[in-house]
Amino acid sequence: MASNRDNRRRSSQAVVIEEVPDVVVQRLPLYVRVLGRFEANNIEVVSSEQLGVRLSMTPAQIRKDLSYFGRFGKQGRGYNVHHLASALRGILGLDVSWNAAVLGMGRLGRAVVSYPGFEPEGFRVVAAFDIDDRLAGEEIGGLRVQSMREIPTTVMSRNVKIGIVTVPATEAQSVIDTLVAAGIRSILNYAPLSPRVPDGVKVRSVDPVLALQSMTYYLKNPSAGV
Amino acid sequence: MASNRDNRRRSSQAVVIEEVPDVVVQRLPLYVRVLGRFEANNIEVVSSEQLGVRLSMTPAQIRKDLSYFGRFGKQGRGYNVHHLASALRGILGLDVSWNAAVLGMGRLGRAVVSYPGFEPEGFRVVAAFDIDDRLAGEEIGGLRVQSMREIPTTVMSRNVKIGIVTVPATEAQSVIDTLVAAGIRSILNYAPLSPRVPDGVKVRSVDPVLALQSMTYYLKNPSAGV
DNA sequence: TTTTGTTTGTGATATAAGCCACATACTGGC
DNA sequence: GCCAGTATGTGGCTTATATCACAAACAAAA
Repeated sequence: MASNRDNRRRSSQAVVIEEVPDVVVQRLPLYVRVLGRFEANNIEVVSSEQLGVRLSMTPAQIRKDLSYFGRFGKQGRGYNVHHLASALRGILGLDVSWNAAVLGMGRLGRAVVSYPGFEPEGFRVVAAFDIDDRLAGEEIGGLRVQSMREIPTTVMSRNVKIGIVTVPATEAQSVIDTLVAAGIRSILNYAPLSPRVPDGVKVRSVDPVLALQSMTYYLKNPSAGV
Repeated sequence: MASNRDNRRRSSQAVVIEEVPDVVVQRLPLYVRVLGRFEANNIEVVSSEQLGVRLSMTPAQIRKDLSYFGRFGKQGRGYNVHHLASALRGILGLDVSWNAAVLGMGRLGRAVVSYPGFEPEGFRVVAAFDIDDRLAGEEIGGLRVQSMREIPTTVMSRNVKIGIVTVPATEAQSVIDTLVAAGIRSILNYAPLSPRVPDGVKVRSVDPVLALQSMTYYLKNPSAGV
């Protein structure tokens, strides 16, 4: 908490950003996605209004979000779809490919390995691990399953930057600790728990059960929530 | 926006809550989950401090959240694990079973139908639909696949309260419109888009790609984000 | 050119969420 | 029964997020 507090838009060399809230960062991929749709439809220009309609959010919020990173629009006209999309892809690092490892080769891990939605977005699963050493050596989805002991070396040798955790909840924390120790700073967590990680490590959890469990509140209590 | 603004803790008959923020509702299942762990370990009492450690959040936030719904703790002692867990399950409607329909019987839909994580939490998949009428009649995971045209009647007859959308993004909005028209007010969306729904309908999206795409920002820009 | 109609980018403001800190209440030991 | 220790519940404050609203900038038509 006593680190680089004094960030300001200063040098024009390196792009030093003035403290972008994580909520904003989380919305950027949404913008990239709808812009992609507009691109596919050969639409050249969009307004924040139009984007807002597609995303069910206010135009002001979209403009504010974008303003953290620069000035991409033209007054009276809007945003050039392709230009804005490329800019955001660059900012997010989506103009390059990222290597990921899947941890846990059960039902869920296998599904993730063979899920066709990651590759086209630039996420490549390049390693598969399981706790059960009897699985080691087996081939799943074109990958040789490895022992968890090999995590540190494989993370290095295959340039793994992202860990996708699909082990049972009981194992998840220790697997995550191992990943963090191996230098991983981005974790996509499918296990039903809230892992503890040190500062500087990002975890995003995918948890359909939690999503359902919070919606039943409104089913039970229809007066609440608009 | 001009509806029941005037909610107050008033009658002691029906439990009318004083406007609980959705963020709070979304955290309740987390509490239920860790309480379940404590229950399983035969721990009888926990403090907000202990819960906070497990969930990486401040004790104050947990206490504030709970205070929206009542007073569950004892000063100087903490919360009775079982009592609090039951109370929260009741509030969330997790003490009863909920019927869901899966829409879209592709790769993802099949995975969802046979996913073993819903049933133990009280979510039962009781219907399966697909756009492709050639699939209709086939049996997948013990369910007869139905045509989307049958949605309204089946939603009624099987008491379906939740729609789980696993169709491609291009079809998702129209499927969701159909669900809403059939009276569904809770939707778990796996399609990569932000669906438009009327007030009173809750959508929660499961979107691992978005999660990854926002994390690469921090990989590319390690100075940012703590 | 000038005018009219748009739409951005952003200070200022409003709303929401999170946290602090303490009075209050309960437990257990003596 | 009293005292020491502990943890809740919550009013008030701080911080974060969202929205407003308007000057500045551009396009297109006249």
